[in-house]
Amino acid sequence: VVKALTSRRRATAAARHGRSGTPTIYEVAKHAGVSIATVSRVQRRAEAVAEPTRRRVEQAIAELAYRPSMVARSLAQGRHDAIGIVFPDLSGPWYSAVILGYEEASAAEGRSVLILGTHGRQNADAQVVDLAARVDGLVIMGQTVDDAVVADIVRRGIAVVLLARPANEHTKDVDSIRTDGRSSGSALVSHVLDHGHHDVAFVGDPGASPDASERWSAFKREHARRGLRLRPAVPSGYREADGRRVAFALLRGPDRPAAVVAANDEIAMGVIAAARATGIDVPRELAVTGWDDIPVAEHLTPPLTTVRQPMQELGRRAAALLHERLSENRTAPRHEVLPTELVVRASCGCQSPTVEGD
Amino acid sequence: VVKALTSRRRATAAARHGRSGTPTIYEVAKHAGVSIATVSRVQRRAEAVAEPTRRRVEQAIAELAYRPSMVARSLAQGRHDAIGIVFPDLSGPWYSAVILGYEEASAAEGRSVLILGTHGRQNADAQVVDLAARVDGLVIMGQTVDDAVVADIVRRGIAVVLLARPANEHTKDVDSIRTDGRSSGSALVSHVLDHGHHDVAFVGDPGASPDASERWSAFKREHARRGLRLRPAVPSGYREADGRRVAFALLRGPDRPAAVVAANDEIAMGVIAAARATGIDVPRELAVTGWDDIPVAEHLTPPLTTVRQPMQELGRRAAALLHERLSENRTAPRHEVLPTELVVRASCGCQSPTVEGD
DNA sequence: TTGTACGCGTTATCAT
DNA sequence: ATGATAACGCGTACAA
Repeated sequence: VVKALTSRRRATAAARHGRSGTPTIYEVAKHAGVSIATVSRVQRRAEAVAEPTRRRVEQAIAELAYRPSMVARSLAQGRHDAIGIVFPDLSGPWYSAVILGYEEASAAEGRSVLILGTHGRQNADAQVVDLAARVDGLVIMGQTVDDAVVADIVRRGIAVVLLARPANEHTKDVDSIRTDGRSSGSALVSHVLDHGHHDVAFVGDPGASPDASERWSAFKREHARRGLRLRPAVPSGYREADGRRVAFALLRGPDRPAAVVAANDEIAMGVIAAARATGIDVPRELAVTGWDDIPVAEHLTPPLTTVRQPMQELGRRAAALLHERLSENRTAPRHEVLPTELVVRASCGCQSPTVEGD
Repeated sequence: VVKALTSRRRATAAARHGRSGTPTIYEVAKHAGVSIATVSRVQRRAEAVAEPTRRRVEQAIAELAYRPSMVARSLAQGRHDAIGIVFPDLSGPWYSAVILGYEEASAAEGRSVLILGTHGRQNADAQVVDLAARVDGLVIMGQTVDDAVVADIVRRGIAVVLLARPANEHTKDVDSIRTDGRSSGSALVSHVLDHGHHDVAFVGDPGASPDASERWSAFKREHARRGLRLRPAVPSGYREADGRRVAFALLRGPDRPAAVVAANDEIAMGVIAAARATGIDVPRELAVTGWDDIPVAEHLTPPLTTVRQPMQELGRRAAALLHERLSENRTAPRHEVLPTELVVRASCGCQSPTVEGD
């Protein structure tokens, strides 16, 4: 009775797909005159199969244009061979570079990549949890979701890497990767002050992100070290338009600074645009620096002095951390920190561009 | 006997997952004192369930932190609720913008997005076929794979949209989307010639892509229309470094042109950089135009005159075409063409920036 | 309204 | 070396 039931079940499956759609392993087996186990073995090139049998099966696979169902395989194996990445916004050049590095490294390891932009949506948490149900591992960038969601995903056994997100007590057991901008940040601010500018404004919102906060700290630190008067930070969004708007007010105001240290390159672009529109020469009348070294930076006029972030490398290393967890069964949390470097171009007042390591 | 077998099967499944890992629908059912069918109904908010029962199940789901397995669901339903996109290279700003639009529109429809960059790899075909086994639909950009692969994927019942890829007899039944650069291209070349430049060079490789070919055609067409001497195209890769290298030779050569129409913005950037390094003023001594209107274009010095591609919109519309096939059961092939527009800035010699529609 | 049991297409274990 | 079949976790006819 049992045998009869089972073979009837299988028969229907094979028959159904024999007619329409893509062929299943049952069809290939029938076509080659073997069992599905043998087809599976041949298909996975794994176990020992006699040469003549293998050839028969391979021919059947070719004739039927058989492709195994990744879904069925995933269900049987309990894994996806896919990993994901969550970012707040793809429109910035920063994130695309990270994703590129991530995709490249992941594809090389044979893993598919799923992307999800939260775009500051309200249901971002639900979307991220959904994504987590489709992957073996996940990179979460910045402040896209909160710690509770991260913890939930980790509890489900999904490998997680936090990227450019500050560690705290809730996430200290989760892998993380970030850059260290302190040393380069000090170098940048120092460099600006070395130009003799003693009235420098920081444009950006220190409270907006850990990165911005770190940059503002470097700014404060160097001022304190030299005993210089510290101007309060000039709040600004992180986009070019924000920087431009804020800079117009700043440059036309009563207390125009001699230099601007912007929290990122896009803000710096806005400052330069505002200066030009106001008839202020950069860098002669106003030195400007940025942060990140996005691709545009070197093509601006003047070319932007900034701090370079290894964006593609961040993505690549994040993929590598995931790979270690998934394929090499690492369990101890790792926290990687990548160095940044000061890139001196002309917007600070220098003539000849040079690059200094971090 | 049959009943005994079945319940034993189910019991093992539930028991195994009762101990470790994530809970299954069986556990939730047991916890709530209902059958898995009821849990499934509640979970999908679809069919009618008595209110008290629903509450019990929802509580069980919450207590166990149950999340349905997307893989099992996919296998049972025969679909993925995921779509993919294949691009040659993410490093260009062009592709990231398209992908952004695609991701945004897809996420809004509740579909996950898988990305695959072929990077000119040799095994790109295999990777694309692999990706196709994980999605319901797929956008294929440019010349990433050849027609045979596309046909194979379509035959498997995967919805395909070709993006920025010329149609031919093999792919005429496949959805496609592209931009029409003819009219804007003519307008661009016309504009340059109207500036009085009668010795204009086209920098780019017409054979490299359909886009480049279309652009070169516009160049030829306008020259023919005015009966002007046509310079042969100056071959160049599509990257900034390529344009710069080629431009150095061109500008130092014996037959320096009065203007350069570059096949894309990145090449144009290279040309401008080379001109500056050679001491040639742009646009006074050399007019330069680009193509695509990448984000940098307006920030160059001088701001670049170019043809704007609706890149995000391309991605959004591609997602919409897929959605029509998958959710609205459209079967007739659609071929969409999006307009481009001439963007006049200063690099052509104009003073005040304006925008003309296509 | 709720429950039973089959089916989805693989992989993997255990016989043979 | 090969075959039979349990198991993966869900959706859903069909029955009750």
